[in-house]
Amino acid sequence: MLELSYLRNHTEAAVKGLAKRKIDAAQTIADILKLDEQRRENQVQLDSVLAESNAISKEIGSLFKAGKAAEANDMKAKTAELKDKSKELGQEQEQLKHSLEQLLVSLPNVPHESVVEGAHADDNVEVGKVGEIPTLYDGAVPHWDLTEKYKLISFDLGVKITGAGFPVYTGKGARLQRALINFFLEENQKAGYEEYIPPHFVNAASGFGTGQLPDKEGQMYHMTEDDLYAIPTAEVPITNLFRDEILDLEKLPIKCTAYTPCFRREAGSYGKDVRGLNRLHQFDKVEVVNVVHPDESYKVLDEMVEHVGGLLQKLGLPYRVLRLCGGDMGFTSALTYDFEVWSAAQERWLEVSSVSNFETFQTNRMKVRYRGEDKKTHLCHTLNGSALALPRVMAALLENNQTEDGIKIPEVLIPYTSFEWIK
RNA sequence: GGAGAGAUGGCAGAGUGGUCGAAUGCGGUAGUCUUGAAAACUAUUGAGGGUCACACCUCCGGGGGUUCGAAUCCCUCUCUCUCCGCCA
Repeated sequence: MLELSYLRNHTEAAVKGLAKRKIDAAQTIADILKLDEQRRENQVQLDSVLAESNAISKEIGSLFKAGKAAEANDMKAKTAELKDKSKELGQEQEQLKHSLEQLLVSLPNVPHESVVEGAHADDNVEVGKVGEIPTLYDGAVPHWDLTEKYKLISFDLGVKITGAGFPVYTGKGARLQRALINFFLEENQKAGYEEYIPPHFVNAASGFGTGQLPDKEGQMYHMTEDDLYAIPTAEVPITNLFRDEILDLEKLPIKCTAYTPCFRREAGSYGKDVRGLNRLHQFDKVEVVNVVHPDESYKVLDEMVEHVGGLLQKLGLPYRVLRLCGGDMGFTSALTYDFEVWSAAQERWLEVSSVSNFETFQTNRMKVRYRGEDKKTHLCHTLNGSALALPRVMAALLENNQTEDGIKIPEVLIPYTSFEWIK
């Protein structure tokens, strides 16, 4: 949620920025500012009525105490009118607040100045490319054939017990998955992140806090009986740990990492894009979340990009980094870098990480604040990134490392898998 | 699942209709003292709206009600705790 003060003081910049998302927000922002003005006007009126009625009540109290019951009763009559008035103004106030909130919540974050205008993924800017594109031997096949050949993952069993998009990992497939999770968690810890194991279901307030609600209502699994949502990413429970907190300056930056399964309904779209591990309803991901001082957030974003790149380099996966254009960025983000690994048998890039700075967009909803040098409270900035999402890393790993003799496990993973080959 | 108790500021914990945004203690901050630290003492210390700044307004789990007036009374929801049952 954008800050009202920002929209008030930087109206032009907000409209210009949102245009990069191909959104014409001029009217909405104008409406917001008008509603805000009306709201404040209304509040001034309401406050003065309340102040008057408070004063009368106090007077009645002291009249009773002084034994002047008759006079006190006379004054009671005066309050009736004020009461009606304050009720009316109060309702108006609620109405205005509600309308204002609805409009505010409908606006996505304003992109950072470095973000280019664009509507589609084609407009994303490649900012880096690392690693050699491997050439595979003649009999090389996509990962969905490899997982079957070596009995690593059963998509059929998943369909049987749950449905499409819920794979079952078996044998060395399961062990490789677990090894990757441990590898990522260890690396994140070395980079200063503290590990958490959060709940996998959250309440609606948490869904709202990080911006999944109301924007992406239909994309989450919702348990209506208990009104809980299956988390689409660890970002949701982890960031919400700090909801409604005022943090001491010296506590910042807060760096968290967590492994969780992620649940996404992802309705629509079939075919090769979603084949095998490419897109799932349940998948594993290790996430990193940062809660930082506003002055630090872009420095921290760069560090995160560096860190995620390092993970891929250690795994020996060729990747490229994209700075997303306005239209391809998530609703809540001000600047996002996507990491894509090269899937050698599918011969395509697969997104394995998305690293974003949300600035105050989430903290304004969640009221995550710090106490500044000035002793006042200010909104923190939040950032998060995948480090990393498992399925597509697994897909690329299997495909890129396949040989006639089997699949070679990268050096760095062997301490975690305790096997060197999948044969 | 059954029965009972409770939800107050960073924490603990008073407050049962007006003088309560809320005693007291702890914690935090600033100062005095000290070579420095500790201790002691003094002052200060909730959040939000509003204002140039004051004033003023709102908030004692959420929502609704009674009343001139509610942290305090009533209704309702949510959550927590204790005991019993069940259970990895």
